[in-house]
Amino acid sequence: MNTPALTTLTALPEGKIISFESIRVACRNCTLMTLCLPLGLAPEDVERLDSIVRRNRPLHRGDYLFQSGDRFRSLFVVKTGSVKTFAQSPEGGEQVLGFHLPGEIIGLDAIEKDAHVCSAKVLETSAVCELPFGRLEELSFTIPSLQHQMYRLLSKEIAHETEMLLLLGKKSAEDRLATFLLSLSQRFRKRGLSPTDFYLSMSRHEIGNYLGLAVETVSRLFTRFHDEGLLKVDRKHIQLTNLDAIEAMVSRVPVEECRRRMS
Amino acid sequence: MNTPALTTLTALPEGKIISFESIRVACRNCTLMTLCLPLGLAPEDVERLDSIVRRNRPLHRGDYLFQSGDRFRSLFVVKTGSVKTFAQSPEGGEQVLGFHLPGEIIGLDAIEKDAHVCSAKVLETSAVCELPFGRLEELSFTIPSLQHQMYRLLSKEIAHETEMLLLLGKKSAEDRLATFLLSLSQRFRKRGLSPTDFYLSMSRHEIGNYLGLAVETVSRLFTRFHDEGLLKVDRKHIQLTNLDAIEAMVSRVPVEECRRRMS
DNA sequence: CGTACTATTGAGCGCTCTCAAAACCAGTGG
DNA sequence: CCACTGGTTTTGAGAGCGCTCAATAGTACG
Repeated sequence: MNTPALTTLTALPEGKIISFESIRVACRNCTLMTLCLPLGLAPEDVERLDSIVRRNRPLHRGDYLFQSGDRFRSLFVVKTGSVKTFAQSPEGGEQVLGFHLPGEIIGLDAIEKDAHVCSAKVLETSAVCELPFGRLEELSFTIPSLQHQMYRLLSKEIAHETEMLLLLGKKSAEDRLATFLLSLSQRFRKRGLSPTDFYLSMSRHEIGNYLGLAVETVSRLFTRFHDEGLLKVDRKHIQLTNLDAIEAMVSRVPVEECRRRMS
Repeated sequence: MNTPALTTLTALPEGKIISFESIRVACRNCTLMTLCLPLGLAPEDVERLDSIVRRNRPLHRGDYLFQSGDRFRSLFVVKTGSVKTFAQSPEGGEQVLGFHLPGEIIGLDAIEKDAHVCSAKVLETSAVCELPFGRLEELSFTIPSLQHQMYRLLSKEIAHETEMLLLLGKKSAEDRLATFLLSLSQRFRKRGLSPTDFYLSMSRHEIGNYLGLAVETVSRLFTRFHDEGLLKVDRKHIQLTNLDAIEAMVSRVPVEECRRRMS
């Protein structure tokens, strides 16, 4: 059975009223279940998993899902909208750790210490589901395939961070922004949205912070990409007019390191 | 009951013969069990966990634990020596993802795809235990606290990568090397080894690759740190003579971002 | 004792940051 | 309607950090 296509996601101007029905439906389509369904999770088990999900009322720009140091109780799944996670240094400096789009899970890094090690802030009017981790753990102890999916989920997060590590360690500013845009594009596509036409819910400053670049550099790169015909940009509205070129830019291997060998 | 102190670890000149007895003993002290013991894993469960651990014969410099693309079968725990993990681009370029010391687990990023997404190469004569993941999963389905520890282990890895992300995104070359040295120092201390006097099993090239720096920069930084009295360095032998200064360097917040605020 | 590799050191350049200012936008109140 | 204010984004000019290129020194190994 196909889940109904989601109708309201990030790519919408703010202020749109999100119906509770659409949230309820969307909740059934969360990452966890998407992973479980094709892998032999029995329908009744899906029900059990579904039953522990809490649907919270819509959150608004600036609301916190949790803050660093909070006791860890639940994982969160973005249903519509977008959320950023970030670490704070005592002096008030921020490091953006990620932008989370519909279907993505937040809070996996809090399990070990049983406390949140970063904060999560809503970027635009968003719907978020809560998965009480204690109950999820109990459930995963009853359902083998759920346990397996949990392992996979955590593992996937590790592999993903590894890619980011590579990005920040090796790539140029240009490559970083291209990778960022491509990542957004692919994630939108996965959720049935346009991979070439979307709105950014985060500021240039936040993008720069995330990518380890200065705001000015991000701005200049948008301008350059625009001039090179890679995309059209109007404030937060982005249209990728040459996706292939962006993909080529990302997959291109930096020239260095090609000659040298390592022991 | 205390586990016997490990006698042979990385900080030893190569060529030393590692007795099988010491490996067997060391194996009981693996991260997983260290995590489980204080948290109420019953002795008989420890036995069961211990029973699935495979002790392989010592590996030598250049040996692979696995290569990118290999079918995922087992996690690996370094018992003595050290292992590096790295991703390979088709053209032969490498990105070092981590250096793994005794007690540390390798392969967590392979669960999702059921295939290894990076390669693991032994840096010096090392002993490594193998944890067949299928059996571990079965066992964790029987032992609730083991399942919980597995979740914690995976979560910890995510939190750790997050820190690396911050390192590569925000910090200067100087900070990166200082953080690297401090990390090694703390990990050695945790295993009962000198936190201020150790040997590096990896080359400058590999350090640079890991930290996103050129070899030359790493070399220059070692020289500078030496001149500033932070450490003594003789080839691969490092003595941290001013650990406090290094810690101060790492915890120091970059000046930028202190004035500006983010929305 | 050469050969190959690793590490160090120096010189110069380029990318990205910093600093500074202007343009643009949204909301508020006169 | 417009001025005012606080914010974000853009654009420009200059400087510095870390990279590249290149040469030398030191080390391991056959």
